[in-house]
Amino acid sequence: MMKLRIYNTKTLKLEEFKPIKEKEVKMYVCGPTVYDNIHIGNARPVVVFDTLRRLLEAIGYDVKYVSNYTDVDDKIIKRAHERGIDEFELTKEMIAAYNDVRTALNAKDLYKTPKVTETMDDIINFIDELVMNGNAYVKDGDVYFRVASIDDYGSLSHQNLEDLKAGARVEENDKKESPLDFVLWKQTEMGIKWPTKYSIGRPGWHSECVVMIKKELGNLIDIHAGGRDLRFPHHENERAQAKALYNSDLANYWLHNGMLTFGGEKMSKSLGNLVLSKDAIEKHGANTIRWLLLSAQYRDVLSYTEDTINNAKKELIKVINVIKKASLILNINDYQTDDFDQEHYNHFIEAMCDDLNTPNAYTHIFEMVKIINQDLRVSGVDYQSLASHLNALTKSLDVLGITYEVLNLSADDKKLYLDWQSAKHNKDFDQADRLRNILNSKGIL
RNA sequence: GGUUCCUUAGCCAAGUGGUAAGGCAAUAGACUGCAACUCUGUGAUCAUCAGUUCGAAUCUGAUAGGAACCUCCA
Repeated sequence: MMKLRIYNTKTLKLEEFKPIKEKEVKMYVCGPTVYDNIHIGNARPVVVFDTLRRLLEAIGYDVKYVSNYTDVDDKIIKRAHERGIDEFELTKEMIAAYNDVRTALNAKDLYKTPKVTETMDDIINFIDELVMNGNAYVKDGDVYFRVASIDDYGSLSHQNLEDLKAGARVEENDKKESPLDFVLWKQTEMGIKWPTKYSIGRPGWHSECVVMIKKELGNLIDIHAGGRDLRFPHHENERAQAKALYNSDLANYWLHNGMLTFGGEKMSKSLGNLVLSKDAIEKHGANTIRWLLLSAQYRDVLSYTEDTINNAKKELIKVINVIKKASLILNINDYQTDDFDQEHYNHFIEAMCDDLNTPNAYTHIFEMVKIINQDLRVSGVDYQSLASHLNALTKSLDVLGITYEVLNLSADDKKLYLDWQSAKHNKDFDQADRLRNILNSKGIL
């Protein structure tokens, strides 16, 4: 099995990936709060971590990938109220919209997709345990996590308590023992709510993920991933709870994708500088968006501009073209094989295994593209060589989740193609152009 | 103010101590009935300054510029 090296935010180092259980990887990625359509920035973790999953599978792991839907949140209540619809109606609509985007982007199906509303009993029990353990306290119907109850708060996001306190805003009427403490349960009047011994209310945001991870995957998983902006406080707080209750880091590897910028700033709903995923997909094609989102190393900032989109578009066309041309020639000559060029495929996988170095992986894709084009230029085409290079290319694209079309011509189509060739040969250019138009319209050329 | 990270050719982007991958654009050729595609060649000393070293884009320090986060929330 090829060795994978990944950058662990917990240690700030590149590490060799070692799963808890041989051949199996348990991973969890924080999912969306389903109150609105997701923008392209939100689509980055979808694509990046789906690609990681594909890579893990390609090198022989069985992957259990869980991602949640946060369907309880103030924003949901607010939005539902604004639109005059039920909260469930809103979240149902947005979950469907989110999955449409996932599907379009060719993200593979998830192992489990828990919802907060369906995990509430576990969340409440979890909070109870924290209170009983002394890791949380009740104040006027709210429950807070007692950060001081664990000894290494801040170790995931690499901040010390003093600095955090210095940066913390002091709120008026603060009920918290320490400004670092965070809400686990919040009393509320508005919107969907649940009764507990503390109050009628809703859970805080940071508990749900820990509980869902525990429920679906266990106390300790291999990979926990999400956007870089989740590192603190969300992931720090998740880890704090796991540490408190079962002395676990929650995950062995913490991965964070870089932000997507638009106009020089992080694309975000609050700034309003956003492009919805569905709109971008409609305009540029899902394949282009996926290619673009993988064109930079996942930890780096990626800027979404006219130039980067066009660049992605052109690169992709080049790749798609060569697959079409090669599969056409193989079709016409009835050549088929499952052999693939191991060497180039391995180069590709090696780049991917280097902390998902997709830019380098792209280099190997272009190398394969060039070789295939060279294969096609010679007068006596070596079909064996062509086919094995083509198979290595398509196998690599499968890992990236890039879709392509391998031609499978009917007898009529083959005849059409051969007729076009002979028309050209006979210098009957009117006929040749006519046939070429037909072949073009059928998507064969 | 604190933490983490970034700064490489017009643009995107590799590189983690030994004399700068790849793609786009540009340009010169080749292939071609035309068009598209394609192939070949051509470009940077790595934000600035100082240091460590036989040797640095790569290590250290400082400076400049930029990003994310710093607790009710993606």
